[in-house]
Amino acid sequence: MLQLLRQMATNFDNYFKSAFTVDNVIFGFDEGDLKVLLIKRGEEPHLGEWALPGYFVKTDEDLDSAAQRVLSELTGLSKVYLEQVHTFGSVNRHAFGRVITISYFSLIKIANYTIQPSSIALQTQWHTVNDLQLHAFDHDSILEACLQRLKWLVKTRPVGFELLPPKFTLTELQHLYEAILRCPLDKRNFRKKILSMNLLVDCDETQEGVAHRPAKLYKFDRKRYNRLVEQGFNFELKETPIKKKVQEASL
Amino acid sequence: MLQLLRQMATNFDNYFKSAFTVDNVIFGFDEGDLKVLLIKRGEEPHLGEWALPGYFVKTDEDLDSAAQRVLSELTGLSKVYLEQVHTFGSVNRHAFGRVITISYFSLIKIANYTIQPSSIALQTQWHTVNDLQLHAFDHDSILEACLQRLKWLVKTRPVGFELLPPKFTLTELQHLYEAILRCPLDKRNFRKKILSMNLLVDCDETQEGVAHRPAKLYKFDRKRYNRLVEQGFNFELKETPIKKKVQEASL
DNA sequence: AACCTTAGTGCATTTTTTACACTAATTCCC
DNA sequence: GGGAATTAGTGTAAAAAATGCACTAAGGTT
Repeated sequence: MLQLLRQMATNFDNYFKSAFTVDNVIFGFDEGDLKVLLIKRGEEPHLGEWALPGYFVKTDEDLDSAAQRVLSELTGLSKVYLEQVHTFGSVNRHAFGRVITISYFSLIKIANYTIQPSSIALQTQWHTVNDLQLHAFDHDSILEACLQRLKWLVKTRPVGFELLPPKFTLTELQHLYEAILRCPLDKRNFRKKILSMNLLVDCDETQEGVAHRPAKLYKFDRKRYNRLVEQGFNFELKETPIKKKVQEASL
Repeated sequence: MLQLLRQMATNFDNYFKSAFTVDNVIFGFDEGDLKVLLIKRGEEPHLGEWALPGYFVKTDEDLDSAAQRVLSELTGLSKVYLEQVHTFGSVNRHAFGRVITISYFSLIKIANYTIQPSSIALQTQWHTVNDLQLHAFDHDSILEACLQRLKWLVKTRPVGFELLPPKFTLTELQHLYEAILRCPLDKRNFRKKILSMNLLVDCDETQEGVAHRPAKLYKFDRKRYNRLVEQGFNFELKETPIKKKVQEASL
């Protein structure tokens, strides 16, 4: 009997030999491109390779806190959009032992960001998402999952604004959507749709320092959004790419 | 120098003292109600309480495999819809130490299910989701997250059929949607919408043994769905509850 | 034969989506 | 200072989709 109990305890003990990390996909938007913040790893495994910023979750730390910690260490930012996406746990994904990773993505305004010296990184840099390939761990799958999630999110929640400066033009907003959804949108229809939601406030200001007609600046009215949501409002922006005229094949 | 390296190794070792489990929210549909399969726990902690079926992930086992294993042990089923939802990892969620759990949900046809004697359960039983409260661990949050996910999924992917027998009536399908979305739907509009997608095939059979006009039986045509998806088809079923006429308040 | 129960169906109205091209405002350059 | 370059900003008609709504049909039961 005693032996049985001891055996049980031992059985459980065997499970307590794993670790977990968080990995962050930090999105930014600049010059019309969707970017992601990568580090050049300062530790084995994959020392010196470009990878997603991440680290072990401490034993007395919640998962969300760990993700927040990695984000703050790297960017100095704290109040940003941060959301768990998916957990990756193939048996052999990490050279040190059984390590699963919980992936998060966050949206930050690049302008607010200043490079922080970080213990985990030899170097930190924004990379254009387009055609980006990551070779460390399963970071390629993680990035892909986060991109898919962002694509979905941007269509169903007004989160695009997290990536733009507080005041922005409608064209900037459209370019942001085009970069994330990866398809061109019709200008008039896009404007009509987004303005009809009544979430944007005209700042009564215009762009400065541009070599063409300056655009009006708008800001996102979060309070109004929250009020509308209470009344059952549902943000929804469909992916309706401009249709290319297809030359009909003759029989 | 040697000391430093040793220290580093030790630091990492400290992280390798955690465990992780998978928890499954197994949905079924019967008699117009959405149900979830619960076990009466046969182990500490929470011995004897109703809880989500789950178990430790073995050291040589992928996460999805672990979820599949728990599901098969409990139901004997293997080819079912199974999807990861969210990972829960509050520091003190488990009495044995640091244990995070990766939650999955699956959709099964109750008719296919036969109770399997299971090592982890004193008892296994379907429970109506409505007003269900779970007290073990954070299973209440897990159930809630899975319900939300199911609600979303059912609107954007043709997964409802996973919960119904191969041949079903349109009314059964509508009841399924109403149970998941928790709102009544208009019969004519629902039928128009779902039939216009061309995903259902008329079996040329009718219900038997009902004390009223028998309904036609349909089945879901997965091949046709796959073909349509390749052509850019997007399953989408909105939540448009029947509007109740509101008596306008007089001034 | 009358009744009970659920199946099944159509149409008119409103709303939303789509497709599409020109004028307006500013800077830059000559 | 005038013209060129560049991007901002705007409307409408047609098509498609969503909405609201109530009666007839078919089979079983008594």
